[in-house]
Amino acid sequence: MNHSESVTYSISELAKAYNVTPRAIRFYEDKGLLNPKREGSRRIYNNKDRVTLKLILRGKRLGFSLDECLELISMYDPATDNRKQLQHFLAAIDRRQAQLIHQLEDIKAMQEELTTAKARCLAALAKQQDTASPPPKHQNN
Amino acid sequence: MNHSESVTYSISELAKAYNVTPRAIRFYEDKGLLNPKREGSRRIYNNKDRVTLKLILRGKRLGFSLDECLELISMYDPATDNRKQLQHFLAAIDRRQAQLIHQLEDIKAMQEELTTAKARCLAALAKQQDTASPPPKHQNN
DNA sequence: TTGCTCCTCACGTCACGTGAGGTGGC
DNA sequence: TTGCTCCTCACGTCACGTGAGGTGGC
Repeated sequence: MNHSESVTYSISELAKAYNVTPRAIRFYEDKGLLNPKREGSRRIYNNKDRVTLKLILRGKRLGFSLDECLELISMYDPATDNRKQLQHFLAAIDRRQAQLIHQLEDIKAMQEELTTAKARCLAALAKQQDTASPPPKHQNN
Repeated sequence: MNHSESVTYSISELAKAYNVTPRAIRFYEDKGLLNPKREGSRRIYNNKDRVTLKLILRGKRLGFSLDECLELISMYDPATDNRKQLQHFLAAIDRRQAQLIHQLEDIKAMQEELTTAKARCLAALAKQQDTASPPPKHQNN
């Protein structure tokens, strides 16, 4: 019943698939987050390794450190169940959600300021138009 | 007409107000983002410095490097107008917005997985209940 | 032999954290 | 004198980037 048991990946295949560098993947291994098999010196990644990398990257996007990602990944291991880790994780999620709210507010504020900054910029450019180097004939935006 | 000209802040006042460390503020100065006046060796920040710090922190939350924050801040200077910087800035905003969308998807995915992970965890705890140390009498959640 | 992918050091970078030791005014 | 806030080095940390030099199979 082990259908996709034999699916393997090289480090560069994985790197391309998830848009990270091989160096980053090796770094995660150094920190104990990944443990691929070897074929000589070459690293061979299976499907479980791939999912682990996915979780690492998701954790990073969520603002976790690699150490925190390690805890997070162990939570996906059915053998593990740890109340402390769960509490820690829940708290981290809450913090991150608060951060996201703040970031969204920042984006909004910047977009408004961007609009006026752009207008000022275009106005200034219009005044300089005559003395400057040849302007583009049609400028859409 | 210079109403709030004389409003000044110490480094720790500014640090507390924006929830950063004095060390971070000194670091921004090192990198040329801030230039407070001095009173002997003490740094004296005025209202413009405060706004600059605010912009630095906003830029950081938006995922810009300190070098990029420097460009960004110069855009708020009425003396500056630079088409290249504006283009750069608009592109950066676009990239960041795409990142935010990804982050929000991550948050959603994690929340769902969290729910099931929590259920598994609670189930496992229930099985261990008898052999473990005394459990809390009422556990809401 | 050339070209490709992979490997292991090992130093560099970015944004600070963290003492270590010293100064200045209530 | 003690206590507080401030200061300047300067080394440490985290998550990699970036060559430098070498191996292995089509």
